[in-house]
Amino acid sequence: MAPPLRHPDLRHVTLAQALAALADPVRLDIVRMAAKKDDLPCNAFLQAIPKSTASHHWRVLREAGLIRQEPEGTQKLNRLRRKEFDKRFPGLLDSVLRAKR
Amino acid sequence: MAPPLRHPDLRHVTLAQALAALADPVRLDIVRMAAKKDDLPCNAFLQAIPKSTASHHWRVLREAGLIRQEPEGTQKLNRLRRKEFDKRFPGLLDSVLRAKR
DNA sequence: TCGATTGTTCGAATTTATACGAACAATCGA
DNA sequence: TCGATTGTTCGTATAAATTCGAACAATCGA
Repeated sequence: MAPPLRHPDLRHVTLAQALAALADPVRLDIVRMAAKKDDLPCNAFLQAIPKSTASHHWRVLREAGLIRQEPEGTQKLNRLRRKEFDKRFPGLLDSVLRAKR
Repeated sequence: MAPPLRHPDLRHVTLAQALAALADPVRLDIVRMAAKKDDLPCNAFLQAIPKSTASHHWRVLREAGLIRQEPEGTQKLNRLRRKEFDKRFPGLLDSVLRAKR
């Protein structure tokens, strides 16, 4: 896990990219979980999807500036980049988290 | 233009579907225009995209419950379903329209 | 050092979205 | 009725997203 993780500056994330990252049922579930609980490992879902798929979705969220991944031993702990995302897209995450599916 | 247009009940539109409809630069432009001005015809864009493409994007927005299309002579006039959409997804459209690209 | 744990990367298959020309349909005005 | 206007539908081509197994990499504890 040598290469440093790329956490984009939110200024470089477009609205379309942010919406696309959120426009997936699996990723919505991840975001909802991450909103409830910090420091989720990437395998928080592995009863449902294979790990290569999970890894893909975490990456999409990371590249859209929605989550920050911090290495912690053999895992990576994930947390929403709430403040930064809210500053870039005010109200968006709130409305997504408030919406019923 | 005989077949009646399908305007879904917002209760049947999922969050993922709504987000996917919005997660496209062309459709974001359309939604922004429609938010500024009611009764846009479908060809409001035709300097930029061919009409079959425009028709496609209007349909995606319609099926996501974002716009209502009303036949008016040879054209179809489009308007945002603001109230209904806001009720189903409170704050979502506001945040999208407020965001800079 | 060995094995277990955690997650990434690669490659490929499948699915889905986008784009657009051509033909068609509906309406209106002359 | 004819032609112009407006938009849909169809077919197809291209691009992008999703999925997943297999192999690999990094860390930790025994």
